[in-house]
Amino acid sequence: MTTEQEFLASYNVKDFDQPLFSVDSVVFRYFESQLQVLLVKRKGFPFKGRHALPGGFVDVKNDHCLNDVALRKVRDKTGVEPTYCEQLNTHGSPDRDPRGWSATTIYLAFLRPQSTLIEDANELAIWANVSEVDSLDLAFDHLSIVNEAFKRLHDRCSYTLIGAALLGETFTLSALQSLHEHIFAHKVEKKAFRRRVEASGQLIETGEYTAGRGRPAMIYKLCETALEYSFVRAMD
Amino acid sequence: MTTEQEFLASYNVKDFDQPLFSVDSVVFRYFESQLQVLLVKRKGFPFKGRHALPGGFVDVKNDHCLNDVALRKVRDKTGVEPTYCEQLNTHGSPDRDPRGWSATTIYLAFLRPQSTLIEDANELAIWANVSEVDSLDLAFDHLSIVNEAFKRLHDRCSYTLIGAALLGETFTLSALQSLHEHIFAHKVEKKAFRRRVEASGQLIETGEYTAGRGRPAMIYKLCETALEYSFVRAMD
DNA sequence: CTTAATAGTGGCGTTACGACACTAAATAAA
DNA sequence: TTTATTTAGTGTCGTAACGCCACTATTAAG
Repeated sequence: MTTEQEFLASYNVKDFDQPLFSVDSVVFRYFESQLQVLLVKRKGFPFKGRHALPGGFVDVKNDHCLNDVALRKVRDKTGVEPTYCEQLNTHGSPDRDPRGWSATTIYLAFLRPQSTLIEDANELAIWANVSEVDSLDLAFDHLSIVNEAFKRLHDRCSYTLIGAALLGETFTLSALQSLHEHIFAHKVEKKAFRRRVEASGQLIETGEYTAGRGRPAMIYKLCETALEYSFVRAMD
Repeated sequence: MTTEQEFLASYNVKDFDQPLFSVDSVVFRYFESQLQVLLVKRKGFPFKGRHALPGGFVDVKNDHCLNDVALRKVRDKTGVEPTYCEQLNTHGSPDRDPRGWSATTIYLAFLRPQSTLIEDANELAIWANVSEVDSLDLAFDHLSIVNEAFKRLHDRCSYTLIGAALLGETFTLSALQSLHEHIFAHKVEKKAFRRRVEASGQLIETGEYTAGRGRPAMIYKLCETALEYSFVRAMD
């Protein structure tokens, strides 16, 4: 074997023991003051009938990157693109899947509050309150993965504005503050929060106001660069 | 097929098209005022003879997690455990490896300045200056991965003390400051740097002092929790 | 017209950083 | 033996951004 051509011609992936490799997503939405996570009820083995994160194997014919795999699966369940998506990490071990050594790359993604699920999907998809996933007996190591994803969300919210991607396209500062209070599990000081957000320069006043009980609130939207913005100092 | 046992008994990973999966590491050391990265000269195809990151495939018989894979490979080249190790991210695409769709999980690891390489390893290992890797024509997408790893190092150094894991077990504040200046590619204000490090409470005076030209410097070491510490505010 | 609810501001004290001049302690040179 | 040079380390003032909390503003409900 002297040339790379010869090597590649005779190379067969299946001559070697390789782990299973999948891509799964932790998709959050913030609906009616609850942080929820997208789960699917598994139709096949292993863990048949148990709830799990949406995800699956790479389609080596069509997927061009790991992001593609994650988005394809989320699109299958919801019909829409996430408002935010980042790679979280990758877990591998011989025990996490009964089929053998397996590795899975996890994505963290957000959908808007009013996102609905596609009814006729193969697997039944549900929104579960994050506060209640512990009691759902998730498949694989998906419970600890949801917890890691929440921790990442918490961390990111303390020095970025990505939490806003969990709100509607437009939102009020009070709504953004409430979201942060929910994620941090404690109150945030109003003036300090507004000063900080204002100083970032990442929010645009729409000129519209809310109506209803109490003083109308200015409605804002994110500017283009908002999801890449980092504060120099962390909250929380 | 009605039970999970039956399913697993008849399941064969090789019945499906799976990507190749590997684990590679970007291992840095800070030697003689140069940040260097560990590379190996590839002995086999593909990219035979080119330089690449140390890494390889999961040993499904012996590895218990992805960390194990990364550390095993680094140990093969250096004989020692890194002073710091974290998972960076995972890249996958149909193009990055001529053998087919492949995914690789990248680890970021540090070794001490005086770390040596094991001579009789299968593949020749070298330390390359990070400032010069561009000219080395690295295999796969490893050049962009080295750049990502450096960016992560840069980011982490701006709000943690992990840079200290690139120094000897003991070090002076001036040495730590110089390291940061090298990574940030600009001067750091001495007083501000010392105040910050001092306030973290993560450094311990050894009571020893350096000798040589100029005033002797206090020698410090990291406390146990130092590598997990995060500053509330970022530098740089 | 008053009250409750929600939105938004003023202002003071504190923390941590930037800048920069200063002191301290060693060796090297005169 | 004195002076210069080098490196380590401190004092202090100004500033940016946060914590805190009292205050004003604007709406709907009673």
